[in-house]
Amino acid sequence: MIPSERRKRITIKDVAQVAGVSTQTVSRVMNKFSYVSEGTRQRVEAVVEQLGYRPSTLARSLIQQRSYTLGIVTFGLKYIGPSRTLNGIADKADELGYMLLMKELDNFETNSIDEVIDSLLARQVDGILWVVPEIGDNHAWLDERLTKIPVPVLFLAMQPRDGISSVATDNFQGAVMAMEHLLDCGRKKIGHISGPLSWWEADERKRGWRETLLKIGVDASEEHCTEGNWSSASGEQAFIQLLESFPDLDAVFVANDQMALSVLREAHRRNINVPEQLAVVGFDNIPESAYFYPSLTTISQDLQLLGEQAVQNVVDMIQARQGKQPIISPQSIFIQPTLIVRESSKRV
Amino acid sequence: MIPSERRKRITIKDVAQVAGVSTQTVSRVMNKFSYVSEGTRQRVEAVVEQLGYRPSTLARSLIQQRSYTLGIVTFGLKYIGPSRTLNGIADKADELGYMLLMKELDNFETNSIDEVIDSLLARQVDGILWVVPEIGDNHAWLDERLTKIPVPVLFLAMQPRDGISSVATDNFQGAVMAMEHLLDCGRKKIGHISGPLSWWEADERKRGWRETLLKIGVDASEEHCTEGNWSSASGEQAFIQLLESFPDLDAVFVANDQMALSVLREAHRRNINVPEQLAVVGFDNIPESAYFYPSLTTISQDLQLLGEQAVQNVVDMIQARQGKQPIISPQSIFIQPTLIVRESSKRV
DNA sequence: TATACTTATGAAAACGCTTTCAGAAAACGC
DNA sequence: GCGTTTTCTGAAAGCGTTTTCATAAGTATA
Repeated sequence: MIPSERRKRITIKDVAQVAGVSTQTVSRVMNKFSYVSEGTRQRVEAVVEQLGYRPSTLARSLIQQRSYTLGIVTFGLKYIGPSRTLNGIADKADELGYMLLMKELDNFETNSIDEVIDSLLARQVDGILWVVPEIGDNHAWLDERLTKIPVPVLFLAMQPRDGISSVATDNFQGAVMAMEHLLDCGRKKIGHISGPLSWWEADERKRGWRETLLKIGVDASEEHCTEGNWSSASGEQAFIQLLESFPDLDAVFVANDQMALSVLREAHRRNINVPEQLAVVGFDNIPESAYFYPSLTTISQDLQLLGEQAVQNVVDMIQARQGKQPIISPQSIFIQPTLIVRESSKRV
Repeated sequence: MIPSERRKRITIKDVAQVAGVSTQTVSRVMNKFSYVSEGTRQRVEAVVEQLGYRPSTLARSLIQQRSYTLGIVTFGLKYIGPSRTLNGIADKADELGYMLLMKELDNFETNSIDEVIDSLLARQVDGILWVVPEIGDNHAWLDERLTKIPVPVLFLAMQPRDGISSVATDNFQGAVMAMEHLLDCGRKKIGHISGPLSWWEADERKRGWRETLLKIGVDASEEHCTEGNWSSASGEQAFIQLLESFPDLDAVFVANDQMALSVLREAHRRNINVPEQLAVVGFDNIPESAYFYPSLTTISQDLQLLGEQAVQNVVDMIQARQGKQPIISPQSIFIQPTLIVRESSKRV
């Protein structure tokens, strides 16, 4: 098969000419809601069909100054979070008639961020979704740059800030749920394996662990917590270290399922019985976690919903700015996770 | 913070006026490689900086008839495959200066496919990447529709077809590698748990299982294979069923790691020792598989590379069509997977 | 000195659409 | 019958660029 030759694009003029009307009339037919006589409409529609005419969204975007496109900035698509969130974003965007213009960040330097935003703006995106985990001060740029962006921007998985719109899972509350469940199971000596603490989400989960313990009068010693980097490999190391610094622990709350998997495995190797001797709770509810051995109790965060909510919000903001709705003031939304109880934390 | 008001876009005219030159001169400065005197260049650049001027890619795309944007059509972002491939696509696209316009398919009806393609074309994408697994005859549309698409289209994870460009993992070869490894381990009674056989990839993996057995003179009975749907849950069912129809098997090749996980777990439950009594090999090499208990031997497919290769190829095709290179004839590329040996298949 | 490039700049057209603006025809009120 | 509104259609301008085309000066060639 020879690649089809570059045919000239069929334009509104072609349709107008064949149908014997002006281009404006064709435009009216395509966009409905305007005075066109029934006869003309049918004639034009027939020609459109016959010629296979499809209006150029590009040209329309140029004149209307809006593109029905959302800019999506991601980081770490290889992590479970961004990738599952994207699924929700894609679904909702489709439902609302928006396309997605994607750009993956490869570092957090300010000029790289400027470049990404500029390239999105150059294509007239109507709004931007920032799907980048908050790590260290990688969101610091927004203090001075954000006001200069002429379209709505919404941040995902970011610590709530006054006057800035964001949507995030309530990691703190999730951790509290995990901890209260362990306490309910009669555990008292609860260790924690955290994610990298430069991540806001990891820090929140750890805070949930600490504050729940403090609430019942137990001191959350730093000895009782080790830090991983989300990977199973790091989870193994963190657990081994934890066993040394906190030998008589009877439960461990692990900041994600992948690291929890290593805990289960290492415990098995050392003949530590789960859940009898050691209860384990993870975070994320990855599909496999129900089939770990033993199956893993975990906190489920609805990333699909997170993505959908984010799109809905940013689209609301866009419409508001078009002046069709009253203006919306920025707000931070928390999505509540849920506890999934499985074998790894059965009550003793 | 009050949302910044909709400032008027700074255009090339503004720059031209302030710098006291014509718009074409500004255009020349922005695009380099044209006669502009040093003095003028510097003056214009200063104004560009001062005004914060950024050219509208939209307008440029309109006149140049190309957008430096790739259309990405996906299906099942929630599956590991498409999502990891996307990572490679994003990286390479960035490297080559392309943006990604994404659209997720929610069904395979022809008019839904037409709509997706039209919406991509309406935005002047320079090429299309079809990141949709081949299931049943969901690629049947391309026979009559493909020639009508005026830009290069490249298919991922599709059965090679004459005259159509595609990039895929060599699933058959991967399966053969898994099987030969099991034979090397001294196993003879090897069962198979397949993915849904309407998927081309699942079918290929099964074919690798069957043909390897035939090659050594063993009949690959249908009794020795059960079918799952990629999920861990289905893997459990499939394994239980397999144990009934093929009770004395000594090895099982499972079509993906998630189902293999269930096999490990169920075997453990039944006190079937892995790998002593039963060797298990998976497919995909998901990050967790190294931390299953026992760790899982598996076939690693480099989806990152797959995505990168796909982008490179489609960009080559685009450039060729721009007439800058000799025309490229369509080709199907197979990416070779690799065997990762771990505990679940140790030699007895 | 005349002829040809090379360098530097601007005027105007074009990309494919939507948006006023304006005019004509038909329908309506009195 | 005349003014007013409603319905229908087209001319022309404009969105923000790039692309010919044209012109003018400077520089090298003969």
